[in-house]
Amino acid sequence: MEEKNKKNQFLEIEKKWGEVWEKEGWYQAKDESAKKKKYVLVEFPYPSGSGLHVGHAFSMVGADVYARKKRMEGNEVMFPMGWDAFGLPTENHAIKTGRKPQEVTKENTDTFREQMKRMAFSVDWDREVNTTDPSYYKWTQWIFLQLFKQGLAFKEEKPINWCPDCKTGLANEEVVDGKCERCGSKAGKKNLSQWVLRITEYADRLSEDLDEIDFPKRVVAAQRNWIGKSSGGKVRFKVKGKEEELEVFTTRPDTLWGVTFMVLAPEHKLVGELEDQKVRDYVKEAGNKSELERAELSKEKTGVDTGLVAINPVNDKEIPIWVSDFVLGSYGTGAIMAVPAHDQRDWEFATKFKLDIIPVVDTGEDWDYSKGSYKEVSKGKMINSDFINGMKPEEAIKKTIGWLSEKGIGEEAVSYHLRDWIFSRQHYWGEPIPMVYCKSCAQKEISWWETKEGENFKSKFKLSKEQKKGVVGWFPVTEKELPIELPEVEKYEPTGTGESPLAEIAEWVECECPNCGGKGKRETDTMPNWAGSSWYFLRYVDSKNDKELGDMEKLKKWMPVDIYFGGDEHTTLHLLYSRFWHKFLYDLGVVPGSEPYQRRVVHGVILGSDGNRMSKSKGNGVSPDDVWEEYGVDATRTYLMFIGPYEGTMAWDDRALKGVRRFLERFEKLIGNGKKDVVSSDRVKVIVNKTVKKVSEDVDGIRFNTGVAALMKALNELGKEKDELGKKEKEMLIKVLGVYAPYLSEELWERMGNEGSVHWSVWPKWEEKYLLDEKVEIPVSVNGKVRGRVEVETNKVDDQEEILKLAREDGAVKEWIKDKEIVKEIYVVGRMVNFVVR
RNA sequence: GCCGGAGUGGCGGAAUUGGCAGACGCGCACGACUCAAAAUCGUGUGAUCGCAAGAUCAUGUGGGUUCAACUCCCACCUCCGGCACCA
Repeated sequence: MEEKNKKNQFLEIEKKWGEVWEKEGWYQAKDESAKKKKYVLVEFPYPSGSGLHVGHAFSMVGADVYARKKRMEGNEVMFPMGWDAFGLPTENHAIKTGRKPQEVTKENTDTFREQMKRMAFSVDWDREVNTTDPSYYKWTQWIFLQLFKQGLAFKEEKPINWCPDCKTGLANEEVVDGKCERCGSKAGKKNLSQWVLRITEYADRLSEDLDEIDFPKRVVAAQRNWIGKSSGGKVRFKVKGKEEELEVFTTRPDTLWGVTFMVLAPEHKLVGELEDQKVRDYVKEAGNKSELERAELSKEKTGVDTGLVAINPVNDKEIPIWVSDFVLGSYGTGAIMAVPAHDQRDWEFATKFKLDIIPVVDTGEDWDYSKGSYKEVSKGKMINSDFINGMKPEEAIKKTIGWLSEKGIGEEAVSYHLRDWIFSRQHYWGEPIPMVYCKSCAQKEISWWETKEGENFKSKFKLSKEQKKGVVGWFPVTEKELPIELPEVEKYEPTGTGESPLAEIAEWVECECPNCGGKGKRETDTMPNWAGSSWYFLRYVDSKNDKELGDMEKLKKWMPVDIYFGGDEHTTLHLLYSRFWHKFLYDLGVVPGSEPYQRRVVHGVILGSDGNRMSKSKGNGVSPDDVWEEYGVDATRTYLMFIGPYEGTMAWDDRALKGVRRFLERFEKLIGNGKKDVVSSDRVKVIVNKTVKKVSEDVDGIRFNTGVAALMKALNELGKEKDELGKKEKEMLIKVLGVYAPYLSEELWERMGNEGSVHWSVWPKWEEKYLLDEKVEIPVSVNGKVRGRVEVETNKVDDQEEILKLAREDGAVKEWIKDKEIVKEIYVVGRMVNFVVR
C-alpha cells in the first residue's frame, strides 16, 4: 500500500513539473545571447512506429545530462532535436496499409516528441527539424544542385543489388545474408544508371583533418581505415601493337624489375576490346559472380592469358598480360603489375599458371620461392634491379619514381579504398533528385556546362570524359523551383522496371527542359537516407530560414557542434558523409568552418538482461515507457546513466534499476525533510563539496556512472552523519542531482522555498577548503606492504619529520621494523609512508 | 593479414600524475520490524588458513623497471569491434 503511494507520488511530481515546463516553453537557445555558446548535439532519431527504444533513451539522456550541466554553468546551450524521417520502414508500412507516409510520419514524430518531453530532455523545441518537410528538403536538394554544378555529381551505369521478386534496387543495408530484407528472396545484381557523388575528391582532407578534431581513437582509426589511403606511384607500360598504354598503381615501384606479368580486372577497358572467346567467357563468368562470391572463391586463383604483351619500361622485357578477377575493377586503375616474388597473391597466380618469379629484394637467407613469396619487403636491400641495386627500399622507391617521372612513364601517386557515394535510390519515400533529363538536348550531346549558365561557372573540380558522358542531357532545375516536392501517389510499390513509383506519375515527371524549353523528364530516383542527415545540424541553427540554408552570422555564432553524441554504427558512413558535405559547403562559402563537429562521443549498447541484443524475437526487449510508468522517469534516467560506462556494452538489470529507485527515495527523504534551517557542520560541508566536485568533473568527462555513484556515496555518508544538513548544502546536492533526475530535483527545489526552476539556477561551486577532512589517515607500509596507519591533522601533512616519527612509532609498524636496518624512508605527502628495511 | 579496444570478486563495474585494489550498485548471509511474508532499516561480504589478533595469495599469462605496478616496458594468450584478393 505504501509502495503504491510512493509510486504515485513520483508520478505526480512528474505530471506537475511536466505541465509547468510545457507552459514555460522548455529550453530555448537565444541567438543574440552574450553568453558563451555551447552546441550539444545528439543524433536525431528515425521516428519508427514503435516509439522511443532503450538505445535512444540511453544516448539522449547522456546528452541531456551534459547539456543541463553546461546550461547551469552559464553557457548559452543549444540542444535541439529533429526527425530523420525518410526511410524504408515507413514506406513499407505505407505499402502494407495504404496509408500516406506523410501521415504515418506525423503520427510517429508526435509520439516521439511526447516521449522525449516525458523523459525531460531539455530540448529547444522551437528549432525542431524534419527531413521530410519540403521546407527542409528544399535545402537538401539545393545542396545537391551545388554538388552537381561543381562537378561533384555525375551519372553512371552501376550494378546494384536487385531483388527479382520485389523488382527493386536494394541498398547494401537492405541485403541481409545475400537476401532481400523485405521478401527473403535471393538478391541479384542489375545495371542501372545512378547518381554518384565524388566523395573521393575530398578523401585526403577527410583523412588529414581528423587530426584537428577530438574524436575517439577508434573512430579516427575506422575512418582512416575506410578511406584507406596508400601512397606509391603510377607506371605506364607500353602494350605491343597498341597505341594505348597500360597504367598501373603500385605502392612499390622499386620492385619493377621483378615484374614478370600483368593482370587486368575483367572490367578493364582493354579486356572489353578483346575478341578471344576464352577471354570473353571468363569475363562473362566473372560478371555473374557477386562480390561476395568473388571474395569467397579467393582461395583458388583463376584467370586467362589475353595474348597481349606488355613491355616492362625498366628493362624492355616482354611480359604477358592476363585477366583475373582477383584484380578489382574498382580500385586503382583496374590493372596491376605482378611481382610474384614479393606478393603472395601474385605468387599464387604465378605458381598456378607457371609464370616466372624473379626476386628483387635480398632476403639475407635462403628463401624457398616454391613455398611462397618473401614478404619482408620493407627490410632487405634491392637486387637484380639495375641502378637501385643495394639500396634500401625506401630510397629505392624515391629513386625509381624520380627516374620514371624523368622519362615520362610514371609519377608519384596515391590511391584510396574509399569509393564514390552512390546516391540514387529507387524508392518513393526520399528527397526527389532535382534534375531534369532532356532527350533532344542529349541527342545534341549538350551537358549543363555547355549552357549559358554553365559556361560561366567556375569550379576546381572537373569531370572526366567518361563521367561527363553520364550527365549529357541532364539539367538542374532552377533554384527558384525548389523544393521539388514529392507528389502524392496511389501506390508506393516499386514499378518493376527499376524505377521508383514516381515514374508512373506522368504529370509530375513531364516538365519543361530547363535548357531548351522542350519536353523534359524529371529524375524519378530519390536520395538515400544519408542525405537529410548529412547537414541537419546546420539547419537547427536557423531552422525557419526560407532564403538560405542558414544565416551566416548565426552559423558563425553556433558552429561547430561542440559535442556530438551518437552511435558506433555511424562511424564510417554518416560521419564521413556529413563531414564531406560540410567541407563542400565550406568551400562554397556557405558555412564558417571546415569541420562540423569538434568532439565526438560514442555511446555504448544496452543488451537485454540475457546478455543478447534486445529483439522482438528473443523477447528480451525493454520498453522505456513501461519502465518509467513503473519506476518513474527520474529512476529510468538515473539508472541508464548508472548502469555502466557511457561507451560500454551493458546488460539490462531490473534489480539494479530498483536499487537506483531506492536511492532516489532515500534522497527525497533525507534532503526533502527537515524544514528548520541549520548551519552544516564542516564534516557535512566536506561530504557535499567533495561530491559536487566529483560529479562536475565526471559529467564533463562523460563518466556519468561514477557521478551517480558519488551521489549515492554522499547520501550513505550523510545518512550516517549525526549533524543535520544546512539549506546551502541541501541545495547544492539538489542542483547536482537535477541533471540526472530533473523532476525530483525541481520538486525539492520548490520545497526549499525557491522561486523559478532549479534547471536555470547556477551550478554549485565547490570550495577548496572543504575538500579535505580535518584529519587524514596515512597508511604506513614496510617493504611495500601496509602494516599500520597513522592519523594526522590535515594541516600538518606537510610535516615529513613528524609523520615519519609517528609512523615509526606505530605499534604494528614497530614490530615489523624492529631489529632491521631502515634503508630508505619514503613519504608521499598526505598519501603514504613506506619503509624499506633489510 | 592489417588497424583499433578490452581482460579486475558470484554479477555490473570503481581506482588523479605509479601510492591503502575492489568505490557505487546488484546478489548473498545474518539481524531488527512482522503472527508471517513483502517492503524497509542495520551489519557483514575477494580467496585461503586461523577461535582470534593476524598471515599468505590475488587485477588474463610469463618476465622486467621501481621503495611501490590494475597503472610503465618487453613477450605471449583470450575476447570484442572495424577493414580486407585494396596491388
